[in-house]
Amino acid sequence: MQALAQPKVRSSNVQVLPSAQGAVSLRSGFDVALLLEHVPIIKRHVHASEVLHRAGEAFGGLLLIHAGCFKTVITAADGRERVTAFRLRGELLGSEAFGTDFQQCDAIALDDGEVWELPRQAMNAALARVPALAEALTVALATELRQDRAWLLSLGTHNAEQRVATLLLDLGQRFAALGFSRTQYLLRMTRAEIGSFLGLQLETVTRAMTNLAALGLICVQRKDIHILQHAALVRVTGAAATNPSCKVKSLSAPVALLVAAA
Amino acid sequence: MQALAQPKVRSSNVQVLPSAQGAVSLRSGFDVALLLEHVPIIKRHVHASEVLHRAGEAFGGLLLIHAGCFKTVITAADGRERVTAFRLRGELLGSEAFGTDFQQCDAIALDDGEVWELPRQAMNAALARVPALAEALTVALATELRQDRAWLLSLGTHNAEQRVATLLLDLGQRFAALGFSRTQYLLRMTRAEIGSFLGLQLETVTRAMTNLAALGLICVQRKDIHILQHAALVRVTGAAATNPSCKVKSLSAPVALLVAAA
DNA sequence: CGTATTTTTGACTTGACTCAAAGCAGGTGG
DNA sequence: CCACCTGCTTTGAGTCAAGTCAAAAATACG
Repeated sequence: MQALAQPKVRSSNVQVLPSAQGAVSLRSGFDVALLLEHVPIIKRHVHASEVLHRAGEAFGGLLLIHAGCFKTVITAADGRERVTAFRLRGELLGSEAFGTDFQQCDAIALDDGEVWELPRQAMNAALARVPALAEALTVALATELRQDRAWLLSLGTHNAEQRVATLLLDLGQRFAALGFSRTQYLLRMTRAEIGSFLGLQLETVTRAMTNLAALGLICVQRKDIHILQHAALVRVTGAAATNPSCKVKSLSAPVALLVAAA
Repeated sequence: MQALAQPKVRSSNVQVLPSAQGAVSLRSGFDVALLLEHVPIIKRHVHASEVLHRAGEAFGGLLLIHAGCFKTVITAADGRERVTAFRLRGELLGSEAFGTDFQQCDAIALDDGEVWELPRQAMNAALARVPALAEALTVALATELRQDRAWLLSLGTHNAEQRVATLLLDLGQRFAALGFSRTQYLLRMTRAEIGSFLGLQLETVTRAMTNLAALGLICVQRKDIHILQHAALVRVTGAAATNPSCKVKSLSAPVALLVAAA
């Protein structure tokens, strides 16, 4: 991904933060060094809004993100669609296609970036030859499952403000793991894309952000996000309950109370 | 699972329909014959409402469902909880725990049933020794990912009636794959559990079913479900694709042999 | 510099939630 | 065999969070 502090990306060469230059802790848990040993990767630069693949196309292999921010989208036959994930450096694209011959979602760059293609045949051969690699893939898939289900819980039990807060915290945490700031970053996606991911309308996303900002928890200026009160924002998402029997179904007023209790 | 036509299960021995006696296509795509060759399974009978494991407990290995119906539930620190899946014969429990030492969800039997435990150490050894087994596991995990995301799409774009219709069709399809009726079955779960899974309140589930019944699409009497107009019910879920450019959703997982051991 | 896109805000509507209560089956114990 | 729990389901009435529609404001882009 490009330098996060720059509001506008102009250079076409991909830039990697020093802290991420050597060993990268991949969110997917995938061991890149091992991978590079056994699979001939194909590096591919992509520009913002470029489509890496669409659902239904031949599945040519996993993509390991080396730089940039991506969204994955699934579309129903009748046109309903939903963003299923936002993906950053170190994460995989296409893992849900294993066991089929076709891509299962659209993958679209939100940023200029770079992906490392792991050709299907070579990858399969390596997986059969190197058990540690197969296990790493298994772990990566299980991690994706856990993340999906954590979101399922949030989407089913949180209101709009809480969902937005959860996403902002999640992005911050993932940026932090890559050596960027946890509390200040630029959103790569539009309000509509956030809404699609969170199961909300774009206007609701805007209003939720406005409310969180009014509470002094964050500062939002279009794509620029500052998390001002991290702990309080975490509290909004309902973590750390003092009373374990309370159901967190709060709107603005209860959220404000939580903040006041800081 | 017990004989579906019987409203009440009394015998304690697990009964398998003749059509499921020989070859069973596992929804997980998992190759059981291969598994049995390399992993010493432990068969375990369970009774309705029995807890197989809870989140946070030591992860002792996968469970392969041989009979019965199960729910998996995740719980947040503040008590929010959600049913993440309903699982039937041939499906796995615990796959999302790979790469961790702990169970990631509660697994609870909704039925009397039987699970086949695949001890962790033996399973890992077998995965390292038999590449085909590791691949089968990868495919099973990828299949779970696709299913999760298909639900994500439904939950994010469908109203209450459509979600309920989708679940009823999904259960019918899975029962049919096991040799049972696609259009008549008994729900093993309560309205509250359905609601938790679909992101709805239990009253909303009831009302949605009442509405679908009023349209003549289904007949509901408490747990007894009859799908009267299958095609129309499918249409309710929004699948009507007039445009032939519809995308390939998913391929059926490779057929796996299940040797019904004595 | 003009056009397109994205974001924000306001006014209104609505589908699902909440609260409440009644009906129904199953199981238990007398 | 019946009375009585208990848990599950259904239905109704009122409320509210988020959706919808509309328009203006801010920014991006060719």
